[in-house]
Amino acid sequence: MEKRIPDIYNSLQELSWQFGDHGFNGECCGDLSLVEYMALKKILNTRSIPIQEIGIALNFTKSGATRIIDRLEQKGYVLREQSPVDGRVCCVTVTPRGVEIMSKIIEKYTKYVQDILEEFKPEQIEQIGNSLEMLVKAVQKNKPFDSSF
Amino acid sequence: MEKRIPDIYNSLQELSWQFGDHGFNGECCGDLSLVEYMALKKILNTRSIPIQEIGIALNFTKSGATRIIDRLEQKGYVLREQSPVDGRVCCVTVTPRGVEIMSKIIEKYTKYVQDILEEFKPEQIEQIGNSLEMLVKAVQKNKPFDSSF
DNA sequence: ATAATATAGTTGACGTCATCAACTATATTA
DNA sequence: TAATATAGTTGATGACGTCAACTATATTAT
Repeated sequence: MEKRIPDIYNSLQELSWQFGDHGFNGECCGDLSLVEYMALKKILNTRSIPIQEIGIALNFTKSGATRIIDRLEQKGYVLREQSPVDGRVCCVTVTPRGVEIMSKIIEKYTKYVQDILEEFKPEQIEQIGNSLEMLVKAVQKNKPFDSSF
Repeated sequence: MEKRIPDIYNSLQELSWQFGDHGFNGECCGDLSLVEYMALKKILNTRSIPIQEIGIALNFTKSGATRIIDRLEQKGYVLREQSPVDGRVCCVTVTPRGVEIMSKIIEKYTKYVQDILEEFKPEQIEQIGNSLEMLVKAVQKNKPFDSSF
């Protein structure tokens, strides 16, 4: 067992808490919850996506996904349209207002990250960027997580 | 604006989602929610802590903290005791069962992180560890996060 | 000493949210 | 064309955190 591993786990957890639902004094993303923000981001990145896909991507049931889209639609950030290809499918797209709120949110967070990293040298920032990239890639390989207890 | 910053933000968010409430198929920590796990960890690290402190540390109201402790107590992982120093204060301590579940959870996650990092070289792991440590320290300096929209 | 105030914690009512199971509507297959 | 499969929605439900009001203990002022 690599000695550094437990430290890495702890750091990851600490950071995740800060960037998760309870960080930033619970003030996540304007009038969006973290979940809504993530859904909106997913929709934006795919341009048009069936509701179920959103649920799968974010680990919600399809009814959960329906409810998330309900909220985003009420707030005016997305639109439902019936798919021209398959009448059962409900393509969700982002409205201009949705695009706008997203860019504002991303701007705030980016600003925050920049403040956080203010005192680091460019090569340190480079190193941090590389490390996080490696981690993300490693995580996306979807190693099984044994959740039995 | 450093060019790397938006990437860093994205990576952080990606990792946070994975390590947050919805990652790992929602299978966080045995019979503990992420919030309960974080509270238990906090209690363990301080040995004995007033309920309100837990709320402050994790960004909950004091009644929210009360409810979290209720759940942990029902599950047998913590105990409430009146403080000998101040009768208003309710010192929370971890039971042996609490210690046990914590070490199991940490073991699982550490194992997971190890699997994730399996293919990296020791110096890469070292670099990742250092980067995360820098990030955690930077975050803990508690820069203000502008949450206005 | 005692009355007034402050603080820690609890509780009932409430709103939010995700899930389950049942349902509708459309598509595919036999 | 009948049977089955799939996408999405909905009502009922349970988990959870907050607010405001409350209890109990401690501190401060007179």
